[in-house]
Amino acid sequence: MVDVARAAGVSLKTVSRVANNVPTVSPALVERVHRAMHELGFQRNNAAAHLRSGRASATIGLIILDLANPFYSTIAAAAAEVAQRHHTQLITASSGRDPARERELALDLCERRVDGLIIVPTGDDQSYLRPEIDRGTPVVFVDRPPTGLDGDTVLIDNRDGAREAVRQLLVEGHRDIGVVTDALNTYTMAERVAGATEELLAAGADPDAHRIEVGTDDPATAGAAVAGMLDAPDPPSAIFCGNNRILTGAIEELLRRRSGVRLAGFDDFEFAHLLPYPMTVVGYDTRALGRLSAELVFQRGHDSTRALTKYVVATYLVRRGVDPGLPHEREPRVG
Amino acid sequence: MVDVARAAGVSLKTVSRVANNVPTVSPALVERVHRAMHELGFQRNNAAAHLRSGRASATIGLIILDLANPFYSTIAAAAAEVAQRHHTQLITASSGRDPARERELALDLCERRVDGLIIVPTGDDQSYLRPEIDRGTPVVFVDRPPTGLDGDTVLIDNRDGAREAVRQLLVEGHRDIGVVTDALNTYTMAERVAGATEELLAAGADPDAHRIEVGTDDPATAGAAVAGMLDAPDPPSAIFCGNNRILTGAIEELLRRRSGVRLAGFDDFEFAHLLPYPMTVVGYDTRALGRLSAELVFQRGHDSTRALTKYVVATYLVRRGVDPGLPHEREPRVG
DNA sequence: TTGAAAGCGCTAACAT
DNA sequence: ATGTTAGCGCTTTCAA
Repeated sequence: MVDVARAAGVSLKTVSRVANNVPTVSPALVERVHRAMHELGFQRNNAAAHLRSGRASATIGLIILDLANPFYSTIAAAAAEVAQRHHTQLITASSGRDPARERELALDLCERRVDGLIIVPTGDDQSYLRPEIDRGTPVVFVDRPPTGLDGDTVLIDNRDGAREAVRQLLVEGHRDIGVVTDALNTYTMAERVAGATEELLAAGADPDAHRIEVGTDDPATAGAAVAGMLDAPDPPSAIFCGNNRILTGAIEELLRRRSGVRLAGFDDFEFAHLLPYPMTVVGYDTRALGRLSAELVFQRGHDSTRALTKYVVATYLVRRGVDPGLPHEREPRVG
Repeated sequence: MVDVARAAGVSLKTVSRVANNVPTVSPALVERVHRAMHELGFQRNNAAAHLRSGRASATIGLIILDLANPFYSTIAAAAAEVAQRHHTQLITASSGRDPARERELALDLCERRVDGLIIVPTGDDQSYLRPEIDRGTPVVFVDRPPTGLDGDTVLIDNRDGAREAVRQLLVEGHRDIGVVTDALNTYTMAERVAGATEELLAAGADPDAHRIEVGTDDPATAGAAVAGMLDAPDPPSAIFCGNNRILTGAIEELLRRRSGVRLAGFDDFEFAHLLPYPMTVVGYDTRALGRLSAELVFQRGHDSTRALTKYVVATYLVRRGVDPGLPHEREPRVG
């Protein structure tokens, strides 16, 4: 900036004013300064600019589990859109489900003086964020609630979605309903199983008769679990899958054995309507998760005193899949 | 930091050393400083730290078209992984296919002093990056080559992939082959059509007999285009689709009319193996695009004199889809 | 409307 | 091993 000032024959401060579009600079000088900037290839240093003024960095951070997963990348895209409206950049980082890395990333982003933080918590203790929150950094938790401290949170109505899906199976007459899930030590999966269990109990069915915790969301492993379930003495006539990857594993297995077992699952997804197996899935507005989280960050940035907010995104049931001519919707065994 | 120094009864510089893990500080002082840091809730300011030292910002930027698109989010995830290995954060921003926004984002990121930039160019002129490159910022273009200046580039072998796919259809005896594409003013689509055209010409077939530029990648619109193609006087016996969204649109239409037209398309995708229509798709390593781009950024960061690098990621053919019992692989009309 | 001086929070260079 | 001083590139006083 000093060089530009010298080249333009003005003071450093005038250059600063021009760089910040301060209106009280004479057009002639503005012109001269612009020319000098161009010639020298001047580029203002953002960090230095923010240093003295203590202004915000115009950056918010997002820590998700895995950017390659469409669920999380959709959240990121929606959050980025809100950020853009606030003239803010979004830094997205993946924790890879590693609590230590989640913490590292969060603290690194705070050191970069982000104006806010959105986190999908993976560890079982977010209390390390206490100092940051006290310092005034807005922190919002999305998809899973925090542990060890309280904070603004945006969740899916996992429990109710699972209840609805299972109720649908019950309404259709099914009583022997399998429940296949990923590891239950994650909040979302635990909630979904809780919802399914509640509904089964309410209907007088045994919620544990056909329950498998696959412990991974690998479709092949889930498919194998489904195979085992169907080969057992009293196989279920319908299966509820805890997420879409388990659901596709189940579909593969059911197609393989040309089974007509009724299928339901959590998560809607692209191409679900094209899969050759009819099913009922629990849909929800994934973008809303990212949008609401980002909006909360900016709201709290403006008013740090407001009460804690908890959003719960609603779910709905959708019929998906096409019938490839298998004996679907077979009569459930009543009783 | 001054406060910490006072609280610990040491000089500012000692605090700085402790913050940077400089080994030549006596354990007793380290302990005292750490305690003071904790009590005051001290947090070092990253920007200020980098300011004087002129060190890198440990950040690289990635500008893609749309984070919600799995293709781009996969690139982002792979790039982020490489960045992490270099103790660097990745800022991902979506241009939304808007050239003006691409430029804005790129310059904003440069102002933030990113250590490198990866761009999926959407505009037809990237010469605005000249000053940045001259200043020493490594810039890598991915998925599409830059226009208006030269630079390190990572591309998919679009042309060859399309050739292979069409050749497969030709080998199977098809001569009347439809080509359905998105807008041809994007590099990738133009290359794919060029490849298809080359192969059709080489086989003595008319490359323009059944060609439709849908001009969007909306599946429904693509499906309608396919419908029109099949309702024409001399319908093709096989169709090559320029990308996976057009391909799924075609599948929906073909399923609807229980047509057995042979299908091939560019892009492999999740669940393709489960779709109820047999097809041949052009696969490639999407993660490699992100990985190679990021690696190029860091390589050029270390050695700005190396010659321009152009990587071309290979493609391969895969059979996807399941047969729902339609009259597929019907005998093509020979001649 | 323009400019000079001080200082943001930290690190580099040079003492001690 | 520790402290002192200058200064990164900019913005904010405050003065002209």
